[in-house]
Amino acid sequence: MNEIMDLSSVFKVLADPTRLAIFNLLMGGVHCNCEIAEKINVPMNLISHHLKVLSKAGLITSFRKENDARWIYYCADPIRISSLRQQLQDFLDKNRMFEREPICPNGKKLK
Amino acid sequence: MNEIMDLSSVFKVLADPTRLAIFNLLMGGVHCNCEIAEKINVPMNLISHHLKVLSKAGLITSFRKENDARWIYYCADPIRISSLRQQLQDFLDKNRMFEREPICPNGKKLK
DNA sequence: TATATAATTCAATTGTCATTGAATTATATT
DNA sequence: AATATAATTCAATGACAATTGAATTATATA
Repeated sequence: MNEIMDLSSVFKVLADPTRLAIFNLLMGGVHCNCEIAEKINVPMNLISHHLKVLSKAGLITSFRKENDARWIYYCADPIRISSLRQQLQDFLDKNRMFEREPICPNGKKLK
Repeated sequence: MNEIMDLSSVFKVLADPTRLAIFNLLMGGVHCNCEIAEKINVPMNLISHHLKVLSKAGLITSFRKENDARWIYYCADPIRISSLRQQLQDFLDKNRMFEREPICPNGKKLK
């Protein structure tokens, strides 16, 4: 029940094309904001916004560069990703799909 | 590239809580509009709307009842579902996540 | 034909959210 | 201290989409 609501909010986060493109980059490894900006041609402030949304959803993590703390590095959170992956596996499992005789609640009135 | 856009539109379709609840019911087997309405307490015209969106996305199919064609039965499309399931598996595959030295495109300017 | 049921379509409203441009913060270098 | 860079925050705008209520369509029965 509630898990479905969780899923819907994850779907919502990944539903935006720009945000999904960013997340996809981060699935491929660590990136800073401006490298993302160069790759997908989107202004940095907008990327910042999407990174925040992804962070709040727990899909990505961030840390500042050791040498030079002006850079902030982002990457997908492996633990969260694999948990989400399993959730989706279960949600779309064929074994959930039963042969079922549909029952219309108002059907009794007829016949 | 384009596959990601496809994914984002599927996410969009499943991002709405009401719609996801409907889809979840249909994953469990065939339902008519009014049985859905009874189970999730949502007006039928709204359910109709969401069913249409799910249909256009190819996630569900529909057919009229044999005996009484006033009823329209809906269910999740097994082929599409398993294909989507595989797509998500690949998208969230841990093996995609590389150890990677981030390269800031403007980093050359410094040092 | 007239009535009832299941479902859809239509028009209007409302709220959410991506996007934009400007300003601000944090860190580093000279 | 002054300047430059990376990134974020803020305020405003615009567009899309969920929801609602009323009207309409499709099918069945008497």
